[in-house]
Amino acid sequence: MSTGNAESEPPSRAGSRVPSGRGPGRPRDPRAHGAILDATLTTLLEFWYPSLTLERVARRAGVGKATIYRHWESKLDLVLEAAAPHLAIGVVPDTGDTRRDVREGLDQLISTYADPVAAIVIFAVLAGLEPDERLRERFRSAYVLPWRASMSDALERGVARRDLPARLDVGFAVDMMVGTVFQRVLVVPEPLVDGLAEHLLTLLLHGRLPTR
Amino acid sequence: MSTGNAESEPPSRAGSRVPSGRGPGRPRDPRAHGAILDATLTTLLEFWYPSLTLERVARRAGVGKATIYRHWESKLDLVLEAAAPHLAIGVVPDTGDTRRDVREGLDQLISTYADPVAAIVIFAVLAGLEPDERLRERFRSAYVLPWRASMSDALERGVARRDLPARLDVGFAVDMMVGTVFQRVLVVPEPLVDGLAEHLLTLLLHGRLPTR
Amino acid sequence: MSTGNAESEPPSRAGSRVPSGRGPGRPRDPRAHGAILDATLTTLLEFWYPSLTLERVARRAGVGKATIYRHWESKLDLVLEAAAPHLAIGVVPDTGDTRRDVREGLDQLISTYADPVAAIVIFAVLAGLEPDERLRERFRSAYVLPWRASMSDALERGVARRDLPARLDVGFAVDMMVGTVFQRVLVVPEPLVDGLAEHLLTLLLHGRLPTR
Amino acid sequence: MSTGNAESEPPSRAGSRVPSGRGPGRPRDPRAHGAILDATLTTLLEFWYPSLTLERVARRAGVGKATIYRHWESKLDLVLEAAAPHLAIGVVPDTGDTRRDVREGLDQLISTYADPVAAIVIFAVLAGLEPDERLRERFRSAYVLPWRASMSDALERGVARRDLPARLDVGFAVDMMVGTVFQRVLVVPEPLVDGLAEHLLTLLLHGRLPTR
DNA sequence: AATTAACCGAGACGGTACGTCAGGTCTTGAC
DNA sequence: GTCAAGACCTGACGTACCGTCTCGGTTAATT
Repeated sequence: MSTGNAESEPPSRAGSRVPSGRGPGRPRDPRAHGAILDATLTTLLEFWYPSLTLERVARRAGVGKATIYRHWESKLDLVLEAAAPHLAIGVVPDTGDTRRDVREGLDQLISTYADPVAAIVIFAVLAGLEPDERLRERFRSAYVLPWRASMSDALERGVARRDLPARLDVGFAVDMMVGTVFQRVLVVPEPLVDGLAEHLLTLLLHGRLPTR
Repeated sequence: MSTGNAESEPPSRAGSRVPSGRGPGRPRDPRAHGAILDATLTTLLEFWYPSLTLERVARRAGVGKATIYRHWESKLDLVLEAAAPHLAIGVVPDTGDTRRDVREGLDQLISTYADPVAAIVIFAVLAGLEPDERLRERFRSAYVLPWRASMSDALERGVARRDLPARLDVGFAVDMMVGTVFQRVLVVPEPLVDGLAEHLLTLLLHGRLPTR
Repeated sequence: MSTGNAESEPPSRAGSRVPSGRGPGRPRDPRAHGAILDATLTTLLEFWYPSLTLERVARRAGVGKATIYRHWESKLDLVLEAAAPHLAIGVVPDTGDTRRDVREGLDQLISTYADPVAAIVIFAVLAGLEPDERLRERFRSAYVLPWRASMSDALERGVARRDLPARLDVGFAVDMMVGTVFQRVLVVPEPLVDGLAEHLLTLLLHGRLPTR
Repeated sequence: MSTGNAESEPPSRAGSRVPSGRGPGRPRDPRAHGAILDATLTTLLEFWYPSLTLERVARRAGVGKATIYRHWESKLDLVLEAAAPHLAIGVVPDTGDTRRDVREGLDQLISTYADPVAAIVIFAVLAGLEPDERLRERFRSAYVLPWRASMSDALERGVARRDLPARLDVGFAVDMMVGTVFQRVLVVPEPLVDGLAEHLLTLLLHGRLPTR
């Protein structure tokens, strides 16, 4: 049972309602917790976010609805935790080689966007499927900002090494790369990932757009 | 923007059910039709797409629910028609000046994305809020593809005039621009549109990323 | 009348869906159940059966529509339970005195028919207001047949005691009495109950029709 | 087309909305009128009264809904006219022979009650399926009262001829007969008409109940 | 013969009620 | 004191009819 990551997970715990100790009483059943997460994932893939109902998840997990509400505050909250392993993107490394670092970061980005679960969740968050702004903020700070910060750092290092233009608008460069990947992976009818990272690298480092 | 395609076809009518003659019978009441569209727009802005219910629209429009179902097949169908004026983006012009054409196209794109109604609808369509694939296809062919085609044409003309590299991968260039705009206008917490079009133009024409 | 069959079976429960134990889970809220029955009765008296809508009952009872559907399968089902106390007619007693037994039975019949709630429900059942034949059958077996059987028994005892003609067609006699009461109480514009039981008794026992 | 009785019909016309002359203008189309009545009858037999909708009748008759409302004021109004031939019961004759007159009257009553259309309409009227009291009154005065009056007359003649007891309570006798017939023909699960008229005659004339 | 008013079919209109479903909360008895 | 179960109220869903209305077209009596 359970998609696991019980030990690896700083971000996956982000959505849980403080399960910490308060006196006696029966502790939470970890089997229920895992079963709910599993059921959430499979249901998500099958029905997408808007048609995922907590009742169906409860039924599949063999769990009472109230148990879900006890563990998570909302549907998005639950989904974010269930999808956490698919959303975890890591950080851009620092090897001393600008091209290698950026290339690694772009590969992380592309493979994350290419994950069906991630795609479903990203759209759900962007589309404001839940009116709760705090959740969007949590999503940003857990998955978006760390990667952006480390990519920005990588670019700054590239500037320092003269691999990139002096005083480069790093934010623009990051948005350009992220936006292009988003567009080619998630928006066009069929994902176009062949050579994508390399094209972006060439554009970034040499200002050359790809040719046919 | 977007006095655009007034002559090519009436996209606002695209969602209506059988708008033309079927024998005798009382014709549609244009007052009801208009009231529903108005109520849809204001409700959309207030509640976003997922919380927009047809019942509330009917109440606001002072109209029976059945009338809405008589005019439109689904919620997305209705919303697409109501939002049509906000989504109409026109086409990239052909003035003989590459920079001017692309600049105009980017301005169209940015101002469309900056429209709150457009943003709500675009997310709703992208996020697959309705399982109906035909609607997504209708959206693409009505709003996305014509602009992309005309922007691609503009780039091809730029290639022919040697303003752009020979054998430029036009699709990539378009996705790069669209993706960057999407990212900066719709995804980051606060829209970043200052100089956006100009930055993209410089990158496209001269391979130079903006500086701080 | 009709403290009657308190011990034979609880007819008021006849219409309830699965009223008994199925594992854990929150039990039915008796306050909701009772409020719905009360609202049904008052609405029935005010609007008669065909204009009684479950939506209005729900509104009056301060209850969700779904709760009604959870407790009863149909409108008639609900009405039958709400009206049960007004329909309960008891059985014809066995005192050893034919005249007294039949007289008691007729009084039961007349006062039941004279109850406005009973009248409304009886007509609803007879008129086939619900296409469900099983409900009509339930009504018959709960209220009609027991009384008829006990009245038939009383007449048989009267035959045995020579108070009534040998080989009397008991079914005919019962239908004659029931039909006459039905006609005089429910069909004519103003109920005509004065002397009704006595007239029927005289006709039954002595073959004499009443005079003016 | 049309169940006819266009010429015989005092009562059938009772429900029509004064079609009389006011200036020029097209007169009512008798084909539409007849088609509606036909569709009403077949629909009535198939769906019973409560499930008979004017929309279905209009569809079957190939007629606009408004045409029905132009001709009749209400559903019961329409049904009463469509069913008129099945409800027409005639009057008890005056042959000088009490037994023969009453027998004829009972036969009329029994065969009317045995008509499925009549049964459906009678129940609809009795059950108060329409809150309009005037319609019930119209039904009474058109079908019920004339027959009752003529039957009462026949009984009075029987009293005068000493075939019946002096000062007989004629109203009671009529209700007894009508009620018994109603009960045996319309209420019991299977109609019991064998010997019914004869049994009632024997009871009326000789005070003897039937035997097995 | 032209006019004209009421007819006709069709069906849109604002409503009410239907029976179902899911949301989020609350309650019970078992563990 | 958490668990599964499930009842509770709320409110939206999409459909069916209601009774009224408005069309364009037809038809017969009145001019």
